[in-house]
Amino acid sequence: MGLTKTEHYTPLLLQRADVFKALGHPARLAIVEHLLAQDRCIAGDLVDELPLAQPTVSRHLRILQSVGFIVGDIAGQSICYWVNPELTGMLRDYLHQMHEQTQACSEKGCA
Amino acid sequence: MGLTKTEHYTPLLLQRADVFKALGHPARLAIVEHLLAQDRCIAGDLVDELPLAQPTVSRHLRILQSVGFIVGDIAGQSICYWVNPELTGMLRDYLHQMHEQTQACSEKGCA
DNA sequence: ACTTTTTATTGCAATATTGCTATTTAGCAA
DNA sequence: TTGCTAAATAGCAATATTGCAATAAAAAGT
Repeated sequence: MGLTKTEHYTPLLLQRADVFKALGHPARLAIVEHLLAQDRCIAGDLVDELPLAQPTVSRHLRILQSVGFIVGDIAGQSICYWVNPELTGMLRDYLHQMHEQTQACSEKGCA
Repeated sequence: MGLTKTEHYTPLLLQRADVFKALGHPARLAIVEHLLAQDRCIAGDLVDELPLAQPTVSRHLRILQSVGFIVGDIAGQSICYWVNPELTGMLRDYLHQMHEQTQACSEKGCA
């Protein structure tokens, strides 16, 4: 049907899935990497960096913003975006926990 | 157009985006969490755990397998799946690197 | 061979995503 | 006001995703 059944899952799982989904597009991951690579927060230079039209980049930015992975603030007549440390920290901890669980599994000879 | 322009991005970025994308669905993230929570590797009990029909679960498993996040092996007449430690480790390191970069940014007063 | 059990595949309909062009909005400077 | 620049929004066509029922395939036991 093309409609994901969300009511069965916990809000936390849904939130995490949304964050992964936001990072699950090359353009958006490229945006994140570019923001991280720059010292200062970048604005619409991203349009020049990506093979996409300005409105498309704008929508990708909004998707990343909607899950909280990046934050934007007005800087003069352009907009300054940066990656939200809270979210990278959250995901890092989550993956760390996952990885430890896989280690426990392989120690028991599961894999 | 609905067609992602992949030729502009590096293979590594594309691979990572694919992994994130695979985790970016509640059912697939629930599958991963369930596999990690069990001591032993689980098979089609997943169908009972999820609010989805068997063919749908099967496809989600195949998607997770195609990016290497889970591995499956025949165990009698059922199939044993488990999470690939290499992938959790890879993602953990990637997120760790990201997080350190955000710290560097906020130290400079960017955020 | 037949049955049972388990998983995979096929085919379809509904929805979501992605990209574009064209337009609009907002801020700043003459 | 006018003009310029930057970003967002609207509307669209093309493709992708997600779900199901129905069917097929594979393995094990009788």
